[in-house]
Amino acid sequence: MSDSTTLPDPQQPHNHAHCVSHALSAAEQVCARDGVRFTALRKRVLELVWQSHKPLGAYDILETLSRDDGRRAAPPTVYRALDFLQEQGLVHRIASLNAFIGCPSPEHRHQGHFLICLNCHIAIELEEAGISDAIAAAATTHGFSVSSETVEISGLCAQCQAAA
Amino acid sequence: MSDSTTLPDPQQPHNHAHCVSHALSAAEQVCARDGVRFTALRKRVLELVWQSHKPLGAYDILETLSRDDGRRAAPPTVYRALDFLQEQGLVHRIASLNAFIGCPSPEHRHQGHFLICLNCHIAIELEEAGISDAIAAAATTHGFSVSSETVEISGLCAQCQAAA
DNA sequence: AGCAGAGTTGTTATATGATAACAGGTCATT
DNA sequence: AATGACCTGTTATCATATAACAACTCTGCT
Repeated sequence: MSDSTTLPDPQQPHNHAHCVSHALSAAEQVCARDGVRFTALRKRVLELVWQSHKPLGAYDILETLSRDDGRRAAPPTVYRALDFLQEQGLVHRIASLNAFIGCPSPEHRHQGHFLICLNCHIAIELEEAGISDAIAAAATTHGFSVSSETVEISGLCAQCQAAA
Repeated sequence: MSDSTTLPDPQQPHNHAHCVSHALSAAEQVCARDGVRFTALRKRVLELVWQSHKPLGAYDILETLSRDDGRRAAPPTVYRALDFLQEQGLVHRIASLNAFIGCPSPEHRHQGHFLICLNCHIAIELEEAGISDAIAAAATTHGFSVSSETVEISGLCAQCQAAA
C-alpha cells in the first residue's frame, strides 16, 4: 500500500529504493482499481523507467530488457508497455527529449509540468496550478479549448547550480 | 520593410500572402542586423515553412524542395537551414509534433507558447507573460534556473469548435 | 584581378525513435 | 477443457535526425 509520507525531493540524495517500491505499489493499486492487468512485462518496464529520476529513452529500456533476458526484445514490446503505462498515468512522455519518466502521483489523472536539468538530466515533475491557470486564461482569451498541455522547462537544477 | 500593422489572426480567413511577405522581409532585416547570410536556400525553406500556419515536418519541406528542383535533396540540407532559422529566431520547433513553424515576430528573441488545434492543425503562437511568470515563479520555488520553456497546448481552436 | 579563409551546401551513410501487420501465447470465465 | 479477450513475439518498415567529409561560393584583402 502506498504510504502517505511525502516522496523525497529527487534532486537530493535519497533512498531511491523507496521511490521504486512506492511507484510499484501505487501502480498495483491503480491497475486493480481500473481493472487492467499489471503484467510482469509492464511491471518490469515501469521498474526500469523508475531506475532513476532521469527520463529514459524507449531504446534504453529495450537494451536493458534484452540484456536481462539474453534474447533480443523488439521495439513494439517496449512501446506497447509504455503506451499502457501512459494510458494508466503511470509514466509521462517528455516530448522535448523523446523519453519517458515515472509519475510520482498516478492516483489522479493529470499532466505534469517538468523541470529538466540540462546538466544532470534529472526531471522534476510539478503540478503547478498557477501554470495551468495561466494557460487556461490564455486559451480562453483566444477561444481555444484545451485538451492537453505540454510544459517542459529546461535549465539548471539547484544542485547543479550550486556545484558550478 | 515590415509594416507596423498587426498581423491577422491565423485562425481567420486572411490574405496569407501578406503573412509570407511580412515574414520574409522581417527575416531580411533580422539577418542584416545580425550580420548573417540569408541565402537563397534559407529563404526558400523559410517560405515553405510559411506556406501555412500549420507546423511542417522537415521531410515535408524536403519533398517540396526536391520536387521543385528535380534532383533529390538530402536531409542535412533542410536540417541545416532549419537550424539556422531557429538560431535566428525565424522559426520555432514544436517538440510535440516534431515540426517547425514560422515565427511571426522574430525581431526580438523569445520562445513562444503554442495553441495547437487537433482538428485543423493550425498552431497559434502566443507570448503570454502570465504563463512565463507562472513558470518563473514555480522554478524559483524549486531553486531551478530556467533557460528555456516548451509550452505546447493542444485542443480545439475557436473555428473548429464552432464547426463542430 | 587573384588569393585565402570562413562559411555554406552537397552527398553518403547511419543513428535514433516509432509503428504496422500478423502470428502465437496466456489468462479469466464459462 | 473450450472460448474469447487480451497480451506478447516477430518481422518489416517508416519517420526523424545527425555524423563526416567533399566541393563550392562568397567576402575581404592584397
